[in-house]
Amino acid sequence: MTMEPEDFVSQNRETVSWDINDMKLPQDVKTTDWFQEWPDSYVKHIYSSEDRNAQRHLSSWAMRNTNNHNSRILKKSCLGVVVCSHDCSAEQGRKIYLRPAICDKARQKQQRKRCPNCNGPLKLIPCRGHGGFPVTNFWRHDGRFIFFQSKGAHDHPRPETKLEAEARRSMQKSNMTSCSSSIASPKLKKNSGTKSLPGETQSQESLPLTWSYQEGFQLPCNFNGHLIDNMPPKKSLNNCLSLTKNYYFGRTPQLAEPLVDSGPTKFYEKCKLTAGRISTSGELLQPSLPRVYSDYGDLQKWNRNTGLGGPPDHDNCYPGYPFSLASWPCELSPALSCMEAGNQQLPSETSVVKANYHPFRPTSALSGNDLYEEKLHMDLNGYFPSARYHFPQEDPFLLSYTPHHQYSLPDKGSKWDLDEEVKCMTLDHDNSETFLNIYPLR
DNA sequence: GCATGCGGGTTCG
DNA sequence: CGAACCCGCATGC
Repeated sequence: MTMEPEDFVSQNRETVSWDINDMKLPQDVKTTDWFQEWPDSYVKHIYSSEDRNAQRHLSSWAMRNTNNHNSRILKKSCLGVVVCSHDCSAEQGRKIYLRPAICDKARQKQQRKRCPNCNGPLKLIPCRGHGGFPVTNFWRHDGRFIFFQSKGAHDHPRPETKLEAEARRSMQKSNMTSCSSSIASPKLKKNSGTKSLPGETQSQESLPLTWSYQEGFQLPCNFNGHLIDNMPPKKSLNNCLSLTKNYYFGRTPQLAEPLVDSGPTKFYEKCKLTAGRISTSGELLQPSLPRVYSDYGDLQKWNRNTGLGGPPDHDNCYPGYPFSLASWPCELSPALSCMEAGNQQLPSETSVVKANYHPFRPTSALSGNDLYEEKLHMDLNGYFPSARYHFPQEDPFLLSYTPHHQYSLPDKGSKWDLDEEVKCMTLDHDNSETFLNIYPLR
């Protein structure tokens, strides 16, 4: 299921034909893109105006609104990722990649909290992927489409998804009532000799299940020509892969095609869409392959520009830093993806997927079909380490997704049916593998 | 409480 | 003038 080179060319032609600042954006778009949860580098996408994720300008990167004094184009800039300043490693080299709070106040508060793994101080790695400034994303509603353009390549690991961060809060609340009397901080007992401070153990950032699991970054990536944008436009496949094991490809292949900023915008029609007016029929809900307009050459350029094989400044600070020249164009994460996890259209083709697709299949191309609607439902069902943590040695496709079986975790009510010991174990990532072995037997 | 969007204002190159 | 950023406000969940 790989795209022929000529397909790339034709898509590129279509894609590069516009810039977010253009007075007029193309309206003769034949095919829209699947929603991209982790847009990176200088990419553009055209989404259906009915794509809910696009309507909400979602991204799994922590993007904050940036005032560009242009009401027609929404601009957002990346906040980076919150890491442990001690660069601690959890089991199997897992690193702490928390999602920066979008709200300034909440972010300041967040940085005063402690690493959930070692109780060390947290620090924010700012995004400097766009000429030293944060990567910016631009959204513009125009006609039947939502145009997206990204400028800059993220020079930091992926944070938790929004869904994960929200799930953490939910877990925190549950945890406060369920485990507060029996455990101080399960994480600390093993990974750190430090004692948690009163009041800290209950903070959401101090909960153990908070890091984004990205050791999978370090894969040999030799499918640079067959990356994310070759994903067949099958919703069910996306869903299946997402929900089975979340493999993310951080980069798309790019054809060297310089972006040209066409200057200030003055004549844009604001086409604000109201979320909720969603039809489930129509061509727009059958998006095409995501389009890409630049090439891996840009990545090399990026590497030259930054002077690093990986992201600037972080290699030394973060030995576990997932981006290296060899591995950078792709990355894996089992982290529950924010947009994907909400998608309840569960596939029946799981076995087909297992048989026919490479396990390292990108999943960031998403259907825009109301993916985020059931987020909390999935939060609570999918947040346990047994579901979220991926162990690299296992074949992800040996575990097929079965909505209410193997990957169906206890719901909010039933999960607390576990006895106290098991309950606490689920809160201790060190035991997550044990729990993984236990839980499917239930 | 926090995410999100808007818009006034400031600073800098 | 554009870009980045700060801030307050409003809204919604």
